[in-house]
Amino acid sequence: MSHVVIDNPHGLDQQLAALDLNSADGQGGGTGRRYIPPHLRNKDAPKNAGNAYSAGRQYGYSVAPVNLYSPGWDGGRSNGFVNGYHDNRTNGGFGGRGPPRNDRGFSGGEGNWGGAPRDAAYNSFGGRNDQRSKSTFFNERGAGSRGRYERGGFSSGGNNRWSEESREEDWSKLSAPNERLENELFSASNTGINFEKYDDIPVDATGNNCPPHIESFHDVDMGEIVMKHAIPIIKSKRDLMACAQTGSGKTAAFLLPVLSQIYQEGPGDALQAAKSSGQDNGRYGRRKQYPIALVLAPTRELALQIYDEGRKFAYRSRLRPCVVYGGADIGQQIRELERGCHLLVATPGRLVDMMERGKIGLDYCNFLILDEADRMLDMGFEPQIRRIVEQDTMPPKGIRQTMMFSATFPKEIQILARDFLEDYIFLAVGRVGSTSENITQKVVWVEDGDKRSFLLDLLNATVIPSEVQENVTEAPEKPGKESLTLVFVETKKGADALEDFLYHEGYACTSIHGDRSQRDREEALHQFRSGRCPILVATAVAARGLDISNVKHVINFDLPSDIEEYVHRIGRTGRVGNLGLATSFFNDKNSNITKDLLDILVEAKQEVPSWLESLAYEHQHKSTTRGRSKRFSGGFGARDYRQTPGGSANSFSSNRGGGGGGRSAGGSFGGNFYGNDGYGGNYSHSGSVDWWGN
DNA sequence: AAAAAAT
Repeated sequence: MSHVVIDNPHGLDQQLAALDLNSADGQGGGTGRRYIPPHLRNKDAPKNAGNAYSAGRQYGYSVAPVNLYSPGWDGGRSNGFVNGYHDNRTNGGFGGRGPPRNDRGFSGGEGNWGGAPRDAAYNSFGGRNDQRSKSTFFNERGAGSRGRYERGGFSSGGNNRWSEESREEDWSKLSAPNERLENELFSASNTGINFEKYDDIPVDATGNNCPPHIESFHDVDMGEIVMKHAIPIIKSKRDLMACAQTGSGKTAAFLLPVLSQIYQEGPGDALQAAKSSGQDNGRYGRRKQYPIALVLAPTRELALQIYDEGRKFAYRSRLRPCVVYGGADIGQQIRELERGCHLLVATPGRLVDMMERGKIGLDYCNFLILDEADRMLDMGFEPQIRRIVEQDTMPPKGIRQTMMFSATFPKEIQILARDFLEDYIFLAVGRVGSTSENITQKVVWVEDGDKRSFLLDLLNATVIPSEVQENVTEAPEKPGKESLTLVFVETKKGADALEDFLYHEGYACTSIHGDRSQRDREEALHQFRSGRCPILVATAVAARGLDISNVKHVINFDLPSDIEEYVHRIGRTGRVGNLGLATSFFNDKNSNITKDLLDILVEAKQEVPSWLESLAYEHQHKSTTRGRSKRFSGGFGARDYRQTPGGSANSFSSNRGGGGGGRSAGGSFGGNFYGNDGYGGNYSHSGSVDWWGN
């Protein structure tokens, strides 16, 4: 089913477009011809993947195979996953040409990796074996391989020599194309970037000798702001702390320059280390892998997403991306690692596990990326992260290149940045902690008992109520393949229940939460992404980082108690410059978020319901007069604020009267979607708001 | 009376 015929290999074009970067920053060679985006090309040019590739080749790029993946993938992920795990079986590894790759990876002197005689220069660890203690190894390596402690320097002397001896080791060379894999990798992609928006977004880059940002992508449709700024910084081998809220194309922003450096410099000592490891142990199944770049991510799905992106950027290169995370068979992941691992994407827990099992060594990890760093700290990963970065064999800061991405920049992140980064550039895209103006945010008053019927109305809505028309950029589109709707609930149980409900109401929907098996989680995401189930009911597991194109509407069926969580959730829409809509159901259970929500709305220049303003004022008033009891600061007197002056255009109270649940029939939406009928009656006052004190 | 993440 994933074998879809591609008539516009857009994703590949994106990758190729990225290659044009080099000319943009002055290093590009090639023919000097400008990359032509798909929509400006001759219509009669055959639009197949092969052609797209030759176009890229024609325009030349020196970044090397930034595309590329190893033509060893069998492209066999027919359903994405087999038995719930990635089916990344290789067929002869890198053997697009030359002899079939030795299935034992690096252990032989033949195959594409081999050919080069084993030289003392590459055996600086020669006497080492895995029996040796870590500390001994750590002490040795400085003397043993001088030169690898140049930033980004893969001990250039050795590397050059390697290249001289074997052209096969030139990582800047492309290997053969593979159409099937191209289709697999590049079939889905983002479209419809709203370029006009980019000029409005404030960007700040501060630090010593900050490299100038890229001025233009020559009109190609990949105008990610973060990329324009982050790529030159990373390519200049600078450490980076990037704060970017939503839709920022972060993954490409770090993968592209990091892989480009790896392609230019080759695998260096990491390759030799892996070979030694293989030789020392001899047997299949005992090799330790030494990734050159490591990406840490908070959730499994995000790790997987980054990995998938990595595969695209590794297309036709010798670089092999791998991913490890919990919930999946570790044996399978180990076998994948043993086939070679140069770019590793991981969740922290599983990576620590892998390190302790001796499957991964970070000794040659010259690039470290922490994605969604604030989220990882929130989730309590700091010990694991410090264990990985500081208490093992990873090169120290200043030697490795480190990039941190975070939506916010609170104290804990600042400390982490201080500890992990050296003389870093601080890049803020959009205002830190704010939301994108691409997203229209609506807050509606909906009692718990009315939420379901209100949701159905929302899903059926096709008209924009006149009183809010000027504020709504687009109507809530009906869920469909091109218009995905993401519904957030607060609890796993709630997710199950709501999915059931929607399913029985006849909606194609699915759900995701942390109690699902990893296989189910991935399958749900796949169904949603592909549009087969255009409605996804989710818990916080899907709130951060996931980049799903075509999410047009985010609905906070339950508002989170934490404003950061809110910001992340709505950030699932309005991505890459697209417009999006976020609707949140608010009632007295949410009074703890009132003030922060108000601030966010004001900051993003959104319409603020007057009742919310009053509520925030009262809440604040109460807090200051009665002291800050975070747990019980809300819940009393809220009713007054829902008695908004009837008919005010600013009133966003639900038009559902006291407990009445009758929804409008079959899409005949009452025309008062963001109704203002005022609050109609009784509500059950539950008193407290935030039981777990967040 | 929560979610997430190694087992």
